Amino acid sequence: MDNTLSVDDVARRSGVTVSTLHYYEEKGLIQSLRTQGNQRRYHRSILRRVAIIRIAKQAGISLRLIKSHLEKLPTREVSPSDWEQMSSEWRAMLNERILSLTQLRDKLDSCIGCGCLSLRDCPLRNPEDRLGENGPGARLLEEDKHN
Amino acid sequence: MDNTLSVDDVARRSGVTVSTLHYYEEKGLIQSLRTQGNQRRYHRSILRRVAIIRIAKQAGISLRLIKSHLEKLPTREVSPSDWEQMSSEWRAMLNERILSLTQLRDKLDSCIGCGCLSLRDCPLRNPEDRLGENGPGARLLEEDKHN
DNA sequence: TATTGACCTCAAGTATGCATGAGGTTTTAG
DNA sequence: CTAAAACCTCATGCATACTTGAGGTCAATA
Repeated sequence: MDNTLSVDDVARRSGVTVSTLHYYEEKGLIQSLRTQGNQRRYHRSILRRVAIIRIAKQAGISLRLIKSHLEKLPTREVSPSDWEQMSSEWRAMLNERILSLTQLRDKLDSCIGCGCLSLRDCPLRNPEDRLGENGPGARLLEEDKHN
Repeated sequence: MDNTLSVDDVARRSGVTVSTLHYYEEKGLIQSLRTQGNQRRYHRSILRRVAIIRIAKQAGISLRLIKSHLEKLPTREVSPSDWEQMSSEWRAMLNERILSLTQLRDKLDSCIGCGCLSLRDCPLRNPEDRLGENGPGARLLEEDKHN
């Protein structure tokens, strides 16, 4: 009624669950106002914000990194130029990831059936360019450790 | 001396830690013989096996799936043709993943700066083709649920 | 033989990204 | 006004992939 959205509204319209919204808020990716009775109310701009978070997640970007990108923005409300900025950064990260996966694939190609796995100089066993070996779980794009 | 390897040997030569080897064994990806004193001893073929596990991990394949692939092999020792088989399957999975990331990137390209994020028909907000939204953590290649 | 380094097991911790449930309050519709 | 639906705050659980530590044993070397 008053132009704000409840958690449930946001959940339905953004396609995430209420618990996810709670989680994002706890992690500082989104914020809410509260009613007298302590219930969350959101500005409509939350929808774009959540959409952006989801897109970044699809690209494999961690919530930590998404958060730090969102924090660099001048305002809470994500403007088109903010979005342009972020999405092009993410595009670059995506590209890197695509590149390293492609390289791995090509190495697989050149090694399939060659038996060289047993040799020291197998490109697949080159420890120089290990991908995604940081921490638990299979990861895509990760923040640099300095954040 | 007796042509078998200790955990430490394997750890150093394969580039993983002892605890990782313990973990892999617990999860059934590798096996060991034991000395009288209950210490692990490995056949040299373990090195190739561990190398393969690592490569698959680089490709983003979960240990569960790697395990199930390894279990399909006729022998404990991975032959070149086994490797050929597995690596081409993984190649295909890698390709799929590369493809979906590429598609996402292209959508990003077409959406950067267009402001369409607020519209219902934005390709980036199309719920049909959400990637990597299964379960916790950012994931790469995942097993199908039937395994 | 004695000591040191390597091993062993098992439990618990770490990080990510939420889901679920308990126990209680607020809103809203009839 | 009252009942039901929606909310709230923790706490705990789940899955992945390991790491770390405690408490104790084994093996190789001086």
